[in-house]
Amino acid sequence: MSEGRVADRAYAAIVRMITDEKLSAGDRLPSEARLAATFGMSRTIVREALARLASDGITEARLGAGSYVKRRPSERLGTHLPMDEMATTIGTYEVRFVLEAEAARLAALRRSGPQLEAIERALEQLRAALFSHAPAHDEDWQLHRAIAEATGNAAFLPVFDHLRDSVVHILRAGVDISRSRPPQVIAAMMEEHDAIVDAIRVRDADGAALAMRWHLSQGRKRLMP
Amino acid sequence: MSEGRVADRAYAAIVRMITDEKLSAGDRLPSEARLAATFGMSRTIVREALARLASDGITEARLGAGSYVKRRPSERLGTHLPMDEMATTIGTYEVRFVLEAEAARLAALRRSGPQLEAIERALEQLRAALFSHAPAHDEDWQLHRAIAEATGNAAFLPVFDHLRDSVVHILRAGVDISRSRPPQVIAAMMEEHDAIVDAIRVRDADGAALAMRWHLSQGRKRLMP
DNA sequence: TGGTGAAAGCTGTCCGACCGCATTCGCCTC
DNA sequence: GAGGCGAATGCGGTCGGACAGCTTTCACCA
Repeated sequence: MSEGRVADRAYAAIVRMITDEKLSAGDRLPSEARLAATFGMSRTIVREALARLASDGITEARLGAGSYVKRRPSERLGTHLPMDEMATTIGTYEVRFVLEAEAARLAALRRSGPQLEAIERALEQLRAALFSHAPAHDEDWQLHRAIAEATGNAAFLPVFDHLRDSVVHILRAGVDISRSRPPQVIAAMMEEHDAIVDAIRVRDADGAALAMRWHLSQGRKRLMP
Repeated sequence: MSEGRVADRAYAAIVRMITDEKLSAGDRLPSEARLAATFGMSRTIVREALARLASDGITEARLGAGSYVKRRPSERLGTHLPMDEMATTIGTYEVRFVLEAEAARLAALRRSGPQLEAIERALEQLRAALFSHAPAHDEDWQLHRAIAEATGNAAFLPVFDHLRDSVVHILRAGVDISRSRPPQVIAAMMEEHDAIVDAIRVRDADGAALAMRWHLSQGRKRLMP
């Protein structure tokens, strides 16, 4: 049937259950055993999916009590949502907008041959991960970092690494949620990356900056429709 | 004994195993069953820990082959490497150009009354320090940081603080060099700051960004004529 | 009616088993 | 002796069951 790991289907199924059945933050999910019976898979797999959901901040497991919805995946702008985290996410994007656009611009101007190869290698690894249903947020990050590295400006990297922890869990949630959407969403995400790398390859500085800005704006839209 | 979940202990134990036994990227980890036996816990828990390791980009599971080290934890956990080279320190200007210009732009758009007061207070402290014989680089930094704070975007501050060590280096050198020059150089530096704060005061976003870029370009010229 | 304790349900953890895939190694062929 | 092939072995992925400890529920008792 569906490709990919069973846990991915479980993750997507639970996300769909939350959105379709209009569960709100604080609502209780069916027990792991019941979910497993409903989906026709083992409790082991349901537990793995719930662990990732919890890691993405969408659900929360309470020992002896059950799993609860912490935040709706699609309604990230809900009123009961901690504005704190929302502001942090938006704020991270503002920083990334100026920082990564400039990095892409400089990378287009200065990238060496080996640096371009590293970027294209990271691009292909991201493509493979995205289409193989493997976790892809790390590959995503590695591509962005390879671009920062190609600026030839060592000052970019520490700043990027410093942003990593805030960004990666956003990327993970973004990729996971996109997985539960039509496949063209994944394809679109990949085309955005292709456009950035294409511009860097032909040394189109303004094009690279624009493609990066576009990619980030689309990413923010995917996360917060 | 150790508090917390068993999987946390497994995660830490595997990280310790990678660092202590000096495993490099590409090296193979013991099988899940062997790890479970070594740590005295079930394979289930080891699998949960490995799943999180893989999600963090540290290990990679290859079906039928085993788990492999993808990237050493220290490369990610060690926050950053010290930027020793003067060349890389100069590179911070490129980062500051985009980052501080954007911060000034956002500050002009969003600053609250109290935030403007804080900026003007920092400005006056910088003026007093500059025209005395006291070191002024810290006051300089405090002004730039107050502007970042006025963006209302909490994501700017950690990035700024991270850059601080490299920046105060530059500021100190810049101020010291300027001191050995005619007093109008000091006055010019002060006027640049005034222009930035003026633009923020009247909510002139583009003007604030331009003034900040100008200030930074002049600063770089002062440092590297 | 109000409080209490037992029961039911849940997650966290552990175990043993099976399947399909990768690698390895010995055997066979030339 | 060299090279190619297939079986054996080891491994991760998945499954079902089991038990401990914690929470919630609710019927029973005072």
